[in-house]
Amino acid sequence: MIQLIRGFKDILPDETETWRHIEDTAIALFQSFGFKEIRLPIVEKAELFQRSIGELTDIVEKEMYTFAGSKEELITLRPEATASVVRSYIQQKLYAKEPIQKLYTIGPMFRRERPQKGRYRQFYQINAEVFGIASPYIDAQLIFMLWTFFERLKISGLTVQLNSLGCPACRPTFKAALSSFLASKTESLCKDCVRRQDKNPLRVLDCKVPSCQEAIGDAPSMTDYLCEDCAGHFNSVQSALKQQGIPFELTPRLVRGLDYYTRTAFEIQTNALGAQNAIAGGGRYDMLVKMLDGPEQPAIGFAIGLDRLAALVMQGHPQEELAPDIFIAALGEESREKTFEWSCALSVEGIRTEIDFSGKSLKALMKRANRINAANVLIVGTQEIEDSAIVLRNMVTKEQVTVPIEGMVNYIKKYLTTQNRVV
RNA sequence: GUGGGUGUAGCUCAGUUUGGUAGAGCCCCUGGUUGUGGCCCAGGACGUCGUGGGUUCAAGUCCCAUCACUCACCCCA
Repeated sequence: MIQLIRGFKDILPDETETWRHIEDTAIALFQSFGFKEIRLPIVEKAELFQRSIGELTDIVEKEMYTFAGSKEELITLRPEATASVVRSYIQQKLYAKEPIQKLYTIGPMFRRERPQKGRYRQFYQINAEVFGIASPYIDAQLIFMLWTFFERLKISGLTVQLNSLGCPACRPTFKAALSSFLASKTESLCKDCVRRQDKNPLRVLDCKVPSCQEAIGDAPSMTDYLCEDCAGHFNSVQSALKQQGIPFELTPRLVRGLDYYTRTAFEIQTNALGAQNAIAGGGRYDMLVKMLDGPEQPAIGFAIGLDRLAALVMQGHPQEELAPDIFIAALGEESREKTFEWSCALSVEGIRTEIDFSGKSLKALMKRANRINAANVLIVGTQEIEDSAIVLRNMVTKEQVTVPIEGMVNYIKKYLTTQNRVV
C-alpha cells in the first residue's frame, strides 16, 4: 500500500465543510475591510525566501523544501506567503497603480519540521497583507479584523499578545544591551540559549525553560529601548485597540521567527491545542519591500493557521452532515430506468438526491437510506409505475404519502419546504 | 535533528509477563418480515498481528533493524 508522505495529511469529507466555512467567513469579512484576493504560485526561487525570511532563521537553515528547478536555479516550496506577496507587489508594480494594496491569499505552505499535534509539513494559511499604510491605525484595524473573525467563528479562550520590535534606529541598541546582559548570565542559561546568545539573542527571551525564564527575569525589554517614533507608534496601536475594546497583553518576550519584522508584532494564542498554541501571528515589515528591490513602502500582515483553526472549530461542534433530502429506492429494472431520470431532475432543482442502482432488496435500500440519514425516501416499484403514483416516506415521522408521477418534482420541492429543507 | 509512548479486523481494543494453529464489542452483509430503516434474534464476511530479517521443532509473543502514527523539545501558523 502506498501511504502519504510523513507530516502530510488528507482532509476528508467530514472536515471539508468546516474548512470551507472558515474560508467563506474570512473572505466575506476581509472583503468588508477592503481586501482583494491574490493567487500566487506555491514555488518560488529559493533566493526569495533566503533574502526575506533571513539566512539565520530556522526556516531557511533547515526547514525548506528546496530542489533544483534547472541546472542553475534552486526553487523552494514556499514556507510562508508574505515573501511571495511582496515579490508580486514589486514585480507586477501594483504600487504604481495604487500604492495602498490590501491583499489576502489562501493556500498551503511547506516546512520540513518534525510533525506533531497542530503542525504538519504541508499546512494551510490565510494571509492578509496591507501595503502602503504607515499609520498605527492599520495595525490596530488588522488585529480588530482578526479578533472579529474569531468571534464570528465562535472561538473562545483566545488571547492577543502584543509587542514592538523596534526599527533599525533602535533595535541595534537594544540588541547590544541584551547581549551584554546575557553574557553575564551564561552559566544559568540552557544549552540552546547559550547557542542563541550569539546567533539570535532575541530568541532567548522566548525560551520556555524555567531556569532561563528566571535568569532573564530582569533582562532589558525592547519596549524600554524604543526610539521616539517607534514608541509613539506602539502607544497609538494600543490606544486604538482599547478604543475598539480588544483585550490584549503586552508580551515583551514575543519575538517573531522571521527577520523582516519591525515595530508591531502580535500573535493570537489558544489554550485548547496543547503546545502549538499560536493560531494567528503577524506584524509590521516596513523594510521588506525595499529589501527586495521594491520602492520604500511600509507594510503589515498576518497569517492564520487553518489546520489549527479547523481543529478548534471542530472541538466546539463537529461538522454537520450533508444528508440527502431524497433517497430513491427503485425496485426492478423498469423502475430504475424511470427513477434515474427523476433523480437527475431533482438534483438539477437543487434537491440533494441519492439513488441506489444496486438492485438490492427494499429492506437493504431502506437500511442504507437510514444510514446516510436521508430525510425522505421515494419508493418506486412496478405497482407504482402502473398506478402512475409513487410513495414518499418521511423517515422521521414514518408518514407516507402517495404522489402522482405527473408534477412530482414540484410536489417534492413544496414538500421539502414544509420540512424546512432549504431548496 | 533529539527524547517518550503506540502499531493486532473498517473502528475501539484484549491477547505479549510464562512462545504451542488469532479474539471481543461496534460496523458491514444475509435471513427472521414476497415491497419498508432504527430495536431484537439467528447466521455470515473481514487479519500477510506495521514491514524485513534472526533465534526456535514452533513467534502476535523473544532479539535486531526499519517504517508509520503520536506527544514533547527546537521552532512556528
